[in-house]
Amino acid sequence: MKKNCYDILNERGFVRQCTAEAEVRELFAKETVTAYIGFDPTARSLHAGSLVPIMGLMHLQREGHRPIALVGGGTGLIGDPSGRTEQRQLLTRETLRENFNGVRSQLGRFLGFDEGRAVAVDNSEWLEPLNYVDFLRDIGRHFSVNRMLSFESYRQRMEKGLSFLEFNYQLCQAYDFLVLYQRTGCRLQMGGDDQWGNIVAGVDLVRRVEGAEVFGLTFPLLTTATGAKMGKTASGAVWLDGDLLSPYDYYQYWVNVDDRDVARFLRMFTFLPLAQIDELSALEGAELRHAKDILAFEATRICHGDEAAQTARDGAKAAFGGDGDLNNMPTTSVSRVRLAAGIRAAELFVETGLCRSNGEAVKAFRSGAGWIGDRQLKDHTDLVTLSDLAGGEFLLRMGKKRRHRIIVDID
RNA sequence: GGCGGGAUACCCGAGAGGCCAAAGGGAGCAGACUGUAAAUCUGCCGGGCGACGCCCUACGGAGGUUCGAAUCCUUCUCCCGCCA
Repeated sequence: MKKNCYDILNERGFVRQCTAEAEVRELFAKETVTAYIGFDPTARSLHAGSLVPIMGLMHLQREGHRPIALVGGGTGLIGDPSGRTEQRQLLTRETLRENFNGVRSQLGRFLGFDEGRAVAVDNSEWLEPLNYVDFLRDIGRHFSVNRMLSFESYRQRMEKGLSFLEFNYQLCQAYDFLVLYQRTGCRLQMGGDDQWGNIVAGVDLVRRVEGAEVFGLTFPLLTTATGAKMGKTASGAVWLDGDLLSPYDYYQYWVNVDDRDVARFLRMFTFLPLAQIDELSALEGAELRHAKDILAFEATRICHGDEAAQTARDGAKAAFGGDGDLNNMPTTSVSRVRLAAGIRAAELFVETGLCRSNGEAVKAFRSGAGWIGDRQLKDHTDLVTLSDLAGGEFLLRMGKKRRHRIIVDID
């Protein structure tokens, strides 16, 4: 017998809160469920923080249900105050347009909109034409301000101030649910736990307007074992867009996760069977690195495809383990002439992206983080020359984790 | 509407005219130890620069006083108390 989709989500750690657990299970058991999650087009690309909802939708799709990814072009004009202590910076329509396109096509890589198995919608389609007075009379009358203010998401903002604009965000999101219910029969909204208030508001609205029962489910807000938010590193967000963050670096992000996060991440960010995950998670000490390798490979595969994942893994092996193909690790070529003249080390580190600026290189070298092959750099003016070459190339190392290969152009 | 308190870097939070790019903690980065992990100890920690110095930007916003302002004054915005 087929496993219930709710149970799958639950055992993989996706369920934080659910408006009606038993009913949702029943729903999944008896019909093809249309469910939606909203994504904010606040940037051109999503980052690892959005992976939880994305995986949530993918699970639904794999079980034969129909996911809707709502990219909030309309609500993006307002800005969700949930979990924020400051007002969000308002985005222009043009920016939102660009971001929408980026996010949409990105989600398509995970969900495959072209096959009609999943749908992407933009709520500006129905939010923008709204008539204010009509909206207040039809939708606004169902909302109790007293109740809204009691929500945790608003309470935080009661201290710093909350504009009327933002206060309306919840109405818009609730209205989204109503529209999707009416148009597509969408019965379930999912989202991060910070969305609980907005989701419940939607569930209420559909009941009041349509007398229908719809459901809400939230995912836990993931933090790493050290308490940091998912998807952030020193060099910025862990983008899902390969142009913003290469598959190699994406792979590295997962290889470097904390031991304590491995089991949880395997469950949430791969589709491996739980039995296999249990085996991998049982590994101890250095052996656990094997589990991280699989985590990184699977995660990269889901995001960037099979081929890119293979290449990234191979490049990582070349850079750290030895037996991979050096051509698959990040490589930059410099001309022989330039090298003969001597290149300042800092310059080379900046050029390869190992350091963001000269100043960063100075600090890094001072603390002993910079290496060329086996030579430790002391000063940013240290020169890199032909004598550093070994077989026409050499390796730059920035700390323990970042490596970059330099090859020489013959001409 | 009145009175009082407050806003400091990624976050928390000291500083009350020059010694302030601003104590301390957290986060982050790096070194040592390891396993590309954690914990621990140590260093760095606004940004830029051919760099023991120089140049930008910053103590809520805008002005002012002063040789000199995160610090004093005026005003605006927003928070928090108390009174109406």
